[in-house]
Amino acid sequence: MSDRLPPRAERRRRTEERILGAARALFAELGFERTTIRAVARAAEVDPALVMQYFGSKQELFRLAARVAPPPAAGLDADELVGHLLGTLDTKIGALSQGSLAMMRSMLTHPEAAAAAREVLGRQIDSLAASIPGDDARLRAALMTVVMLGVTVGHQLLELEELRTAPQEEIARLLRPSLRALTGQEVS
Amino acid sequence: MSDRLPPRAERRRRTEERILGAARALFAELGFERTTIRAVARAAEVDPALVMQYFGSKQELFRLAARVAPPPAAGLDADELVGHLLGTLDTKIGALSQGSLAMMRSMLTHPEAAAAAREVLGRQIDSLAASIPGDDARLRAALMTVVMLGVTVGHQLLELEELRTAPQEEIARLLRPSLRALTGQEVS
DNA sequence: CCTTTCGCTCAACGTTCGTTGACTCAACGA
DNA sequence: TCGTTGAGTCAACGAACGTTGAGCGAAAGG
Repeated sequence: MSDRLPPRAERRRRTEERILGAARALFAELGFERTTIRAVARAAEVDPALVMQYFGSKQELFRLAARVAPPPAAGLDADELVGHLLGTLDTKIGALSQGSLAMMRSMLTHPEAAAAAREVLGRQIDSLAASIPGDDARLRAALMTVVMLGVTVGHQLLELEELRTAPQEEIARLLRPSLRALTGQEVS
Repeated sequence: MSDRLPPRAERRRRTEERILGAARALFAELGFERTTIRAVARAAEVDPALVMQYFGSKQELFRLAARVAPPPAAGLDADELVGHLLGTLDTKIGALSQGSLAMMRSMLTHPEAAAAAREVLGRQIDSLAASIPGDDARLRAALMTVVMLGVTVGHQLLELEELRTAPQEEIARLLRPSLRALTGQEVS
């Protein structure tokens, strides 16, 4: 909260971060096409030309705003696997999860966002498949991944009432047997 | 294949249908924003102004192109329920499923498509919940619905390799226990 | 103190889009 | 046969967008 003017570099860094924050929020809410450079600039209280000067193009701004958290390494058993997947449900609304939302919001309509989504999901499939036995491990892993994708889309992006009003633990509880079934393990 | 000129009304009907078909295909592939009236007109071999004259606005054209099949009535037991859900996986690429794809493609970025998606999914949840016992029936039904949504999005829209190359029956076979678990039934 | 750097703004360009109104011409009805 | 209808085209408008280049004014540096 100090009002003393920061040095030049500091001021620049803050402005850049303000723009990036506004971009993340708008991309996450509206998607790539409906988000305009002008709206980002307005939200960041800055001239549109500055956004271009700092980030080069709308495409590049999106690329930076829609960066997504890399999935943690593999090597889990079925239980840890399911637990970890369900844990991704309640990630708090931080800059990173905001970036994920931005990517997911546009993944069906923006080619580059689609490619990024395929890469991220592909990595998650690889990671999960490594912990699943059998020759259909990759297909099972893919299904687990899209199941979580569906839940996230329905919850965070479509905001379906039934999912919004339900507590996270309840969703996790109901989902656990389904995910467990996809690992190929019998019910304990 | 008869080359004799159809009467006026017939000719008009055919042109309208050609435009609507082009619109369905483009909306399904590109989404609302990236699909232009001009591109639809070009695909239908028609002047852009004619599209407007027949359908009034891009919005209205989308509304007609993205019409979706109403879900069949309820009153099933858990087995029929799961079977029916899995049956929706292999719906052939007809005009109706093309319309569903158009709606789904835009549901994350186009407000009206999102509203339509919420309504369709809501109806499916209602329908499923009627066949599920317990007070968490609606939540279970919602989860079954978004699970299928995730599979469809991953398969038809993101075109994930693992799902594209797998035969439908294999996907259905692996998914069945997961959906069954969501009905609240024990494993038979 | 003077020059250079640089964060930032202003005004504009060129493109693309949805949409409109005037027009053409063949089919129709009396 | 002649006036009317209606399918379809043509040219254009106004708005919004991404993007650019020139310029301003305060901080930095010697």
